[in-house]
Amino acid sequence: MILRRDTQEDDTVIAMLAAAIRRDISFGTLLPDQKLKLQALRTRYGGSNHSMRETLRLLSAEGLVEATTQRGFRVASATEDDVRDILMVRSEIEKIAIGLAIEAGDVAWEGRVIAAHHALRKAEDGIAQNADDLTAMQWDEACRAFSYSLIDACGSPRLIDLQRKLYNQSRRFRLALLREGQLNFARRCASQQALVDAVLARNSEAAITALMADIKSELQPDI
Amino acid sequence: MILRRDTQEDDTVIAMLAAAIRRDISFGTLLPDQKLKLQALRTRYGGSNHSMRETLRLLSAEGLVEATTQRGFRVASATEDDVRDILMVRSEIEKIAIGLAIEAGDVAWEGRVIAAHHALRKAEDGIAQNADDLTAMQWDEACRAFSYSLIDACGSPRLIDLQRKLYNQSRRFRLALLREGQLNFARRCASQQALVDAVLARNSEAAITALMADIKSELQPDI
DNA sequence: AATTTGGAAATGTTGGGTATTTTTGTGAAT
DNA sequence: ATTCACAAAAATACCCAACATTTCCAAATT
Repeated sequence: MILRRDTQEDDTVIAMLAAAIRRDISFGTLLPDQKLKLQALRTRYGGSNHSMRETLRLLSAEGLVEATTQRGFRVASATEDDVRDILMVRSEIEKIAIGLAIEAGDVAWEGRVIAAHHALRKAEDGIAQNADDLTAMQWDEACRAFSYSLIDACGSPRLIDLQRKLYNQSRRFRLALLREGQLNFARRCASQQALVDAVLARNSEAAITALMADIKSELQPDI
Repeated sequence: MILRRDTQEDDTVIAMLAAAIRRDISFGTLLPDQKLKLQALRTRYGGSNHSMRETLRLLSAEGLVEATTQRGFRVASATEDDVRDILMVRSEIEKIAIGLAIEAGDVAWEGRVIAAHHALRKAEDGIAQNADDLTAMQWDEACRAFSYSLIDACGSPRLIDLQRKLYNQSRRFRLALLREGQLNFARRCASQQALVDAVLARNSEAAITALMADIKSELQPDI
């Protein structure tokens, strides 16, 4: 009998490297505008010259790192303009996608939204008690899963792909606010509840309003 | 005195490779779902194993080729669903961008739009007479420049980037319609004129209507 | 029908060579 | 003494070639 690896989470080397660097950029281990020297990255994350370049090329296409010819790669900058731009585009994409999902989604989709929301509430309870790195990562993952579930049923693979990329770009800012304790959980909880209610009521307008409130809570710390 | 190279068009190898493959996919030399074997690509376009992989990784992020783990790359498929999806997302992106451009654009922007429209009209006159490859490429470039000029002043680098990628994905279909003689130039000309008029009148609503008509002419051959 | 097997192709590594950027160092001029 | 220009040098990115490993596919065998 032959046993095959059943984990299958990260198949290729560059997928692993990309995941690691993506995480470190999001959590602030790699700072904005920081120069990404290939040699240093290789000693830190492993992989060959080749694999690392391909990984950075991939992340560059995702918007997390910037590539300039003959001058290598560096972490994407994060000025206030960048934050506004990213969240603006992400807002518009999610508006469209959630409208389509509300039209096309079935009962199973409603179930996925409810489940993801439940998990998110649990994770926020957890992070309220102790905010170590592990719970922060779990909370981050719950946020991602909830956000993804909302547009899961929109039926457009390209909208989903765009949402994923823009979400990854905006992760940094949300996690930075978390570290600074500037995140208004009460407001987020309310808008997320309103979001779920609007989805279940199939009310596009209310869903978009709640979505805007939710995203805006990642931009402005208060009021 | 030191002279530096002033051309600087395509510096790196992978930029040149990407441009060549992009063009060949758009013009149908490389067909949808066609398997892209590294060896064959290298003998055809040059470059090393390494550079070719990095190029395909880049194009994969642009949506022109699809990458599957352990099974290499292939040209992105082009089913009817894909066409609809791409044009739908592109429509939504351009709607948002042109709205912002009409708000933020200055007189210089109006000038760029008029200039690009003028060049497009000239190019369409040229392609009406003889449709060899060179005039087709010039027409294609004029279309791109016009489309780009419309959202030039939107002020969002990410929206511009998305538009560029989606436009590149939809180029194939427009050029395929051109080859089949299914492109309704009269209708396109009318919608483009309406687009310019709406821009000059700063009428967002009319601009979006005209934009939808223009994009729809790339989807349905007639009616 | 299920398994073995062999080749094709993708993936990954190592090493080396070239060109460009960036830094460092030196000397002259203010 | 400080500053500026310019050149040497180190660092780094970019590219290529050859090799090893893994995986996939399909024909051949049992």
